[in-house]
Amino acid sequence: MFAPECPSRLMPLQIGDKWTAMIVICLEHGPRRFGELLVPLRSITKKVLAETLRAMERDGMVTRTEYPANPPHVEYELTALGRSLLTLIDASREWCREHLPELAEARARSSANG
Amino acid sequence: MFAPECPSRLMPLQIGDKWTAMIVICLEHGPRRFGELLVPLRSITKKVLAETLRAMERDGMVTRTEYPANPPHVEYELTALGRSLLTLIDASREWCREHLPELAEARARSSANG
DNA sequence: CGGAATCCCCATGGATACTG
DNA sequence: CAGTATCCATGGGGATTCCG
Repeated sequence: MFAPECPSRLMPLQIGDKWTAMIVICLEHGPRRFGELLVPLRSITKKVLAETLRAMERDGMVTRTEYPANPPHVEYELTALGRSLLTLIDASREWCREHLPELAEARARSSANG
Repeated sequence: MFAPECPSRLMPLQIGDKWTAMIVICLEHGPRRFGELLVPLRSITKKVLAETLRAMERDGMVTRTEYPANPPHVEYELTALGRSLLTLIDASREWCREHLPELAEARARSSANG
């Protein structure tokens, strides 16, 4: 049928982790520095941010540019490929705007019953 | 900015697990029995399928209908809410169709270099 | 057939401290 | 500032067995 080769498996693999989608959003309007990403993501740690950015770089989602200076200055920027994820993310946001209330209602019902 | 309240976090929570999206696809063309879902999903176990279906039922994504008989006969069917996820899934499939080659290429490059 | 119960692995990611 | 290095907690999910 479709089983393990189905591309739909790749979506969670690609942006289904905890932070990738939010990083894409943070980079939507231009390059950001490492420290500038830490702020809006709040509860992320440096370690996890660095790991996630490295994975995104490996996958061609972002570029990493080092500006020689002291203290160091590094900027991350979306590639065209990374930017293309925004359509997916926007679709997801749109879905949430439309259907989140239903979902909350369904959960409330099922916790009320049994 | 958007941090923890951002709806985009909910996408991975909702269909970003390993199996939910694929179950939705399996149910796209009508109700299916428990055992009929096991087949195309192949490597899923009964335990995980049952858990995932229960979560989807709780969230109003599927309905579970028990037909009194021996041996038991149970059918799962998408609700309107569950069906609405198909737009997201299709968007994800479309993204993969368009961009998977780029992604593979980027990975190959970065494993070639360093 | 359609599960529930039990056990267990291990990858994700959090906490903390250190560094060029 | 932009990371590494270590250690460790959590839980999603796999393997197996049993049941009405």
